[in-house]
Amino acid sequence: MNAIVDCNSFYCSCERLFRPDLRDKPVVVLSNNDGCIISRSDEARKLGVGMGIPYFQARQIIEKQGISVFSSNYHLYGDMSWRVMETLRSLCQHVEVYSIDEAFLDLSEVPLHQLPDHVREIKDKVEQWTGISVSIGVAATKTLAKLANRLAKKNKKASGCISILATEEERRIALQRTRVDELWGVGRSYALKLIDWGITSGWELSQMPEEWAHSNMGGVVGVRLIRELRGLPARVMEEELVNKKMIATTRMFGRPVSQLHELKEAVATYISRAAEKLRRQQSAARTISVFLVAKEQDHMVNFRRGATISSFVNLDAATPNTHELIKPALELVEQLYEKGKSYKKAGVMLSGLVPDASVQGNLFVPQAQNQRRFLMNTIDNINFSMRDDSVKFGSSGMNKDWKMRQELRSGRYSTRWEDLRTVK
DNA sequence: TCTGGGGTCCTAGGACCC
DNA sequence: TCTGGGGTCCTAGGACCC
Repeated sequence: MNAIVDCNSFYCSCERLFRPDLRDKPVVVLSNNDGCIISRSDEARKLGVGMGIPYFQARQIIEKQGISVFSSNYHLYGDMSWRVMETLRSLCQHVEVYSIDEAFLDLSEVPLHQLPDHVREIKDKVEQWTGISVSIGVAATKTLAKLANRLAKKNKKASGCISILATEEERRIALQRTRVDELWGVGRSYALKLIDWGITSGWELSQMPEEWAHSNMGGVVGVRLIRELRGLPARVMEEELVNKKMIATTRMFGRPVSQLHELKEAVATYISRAAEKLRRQQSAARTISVFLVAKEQDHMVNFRRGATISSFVNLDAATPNTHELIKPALELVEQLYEKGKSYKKAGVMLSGLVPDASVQGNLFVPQAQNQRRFLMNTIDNINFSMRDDSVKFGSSGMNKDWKMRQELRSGRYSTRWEDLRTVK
């Protein structure tokens, strides 16, 4: 059996941990740039705050109802996530960290009759040791476990935030009660197609032939989905950490940006950030892509599909060094930039990643860059142990006037000494 | 006025090779 | 009018996830 452990309203729960006065009170957390609502407590949901909606649209109801609002504080969430995952690892041998607030567990060694007690114990321990409450869904496959978890969350009181689909009967009833658009692996566009074809429940989808899924739902992806719904595992546990194949850093600007030098500052800053991620996994990158998103005149139409222009360059040899990445990236900015236009977003992507240790030599590139590697490590260590960006490259700018808004961020309670909470 | 950021996998189709 | 067959590699784009 597979279990999925999912932290309840994770970001809100993290904020509340350090603000006990907000327990049982409505809370929401905003995305970067204070743009959208990306986490909301049950109380906020009951007051009618939608998930994923723009902050400015929810603002009225938020102010009227006195809902507490936080900008996102990823230092805090990342650290709390780590604590939750370490707790799970101490309770279960096979853990796959799936996202910042979710993990799959392999419980196949637990006898069926012991499952309810076992799962309850996991839930209680996590809450006791980290202060974060979780929901747990258990079933024969990952997809069904996600479904079980969904059902557990739907009615927390009755389920105690735990749902186990152990028998065929339970699987069938659960699938019959679930609409296709609520299934893990069915997004908007497949949901529309399925409903068009008259397939509305998870149960109906699970009855479709695999060949049909192959030709109508993205080939092997659809086949796997159907198998999983039938209780045949098609998604295995992936426990070991795998290196990223692509690393991106992209941000909206706090205000429209039209000056070339500001765009360059932003891109240099993003490259620095991406290169840190690159070195953390001991990789080097050979391909750099840069993209700019222009601020559209008519922001009502398709704001997400704003005119994006992008370009990329392949280096002669892969590198993990910030300055070697910044220079070509800035040349790309110059190519892409159009005078007079204003931009709302920029981003960089590093790909063609290879292990740093085995970077292929190239006759035409000077070797002996060990000193630079050492310098990069030093800078990373300083930035990690002190405030962000204590040491940085001049090209990333000093003022950063264009930086995203984050007006309502809480303290970094668990990762910064100076933000440590005091208890009377 | 104000709409996030970062990933993965898969397929189709073109270029190229023998 | 006729116009092989098969394989690999790469890229763009679609779909999905949290």
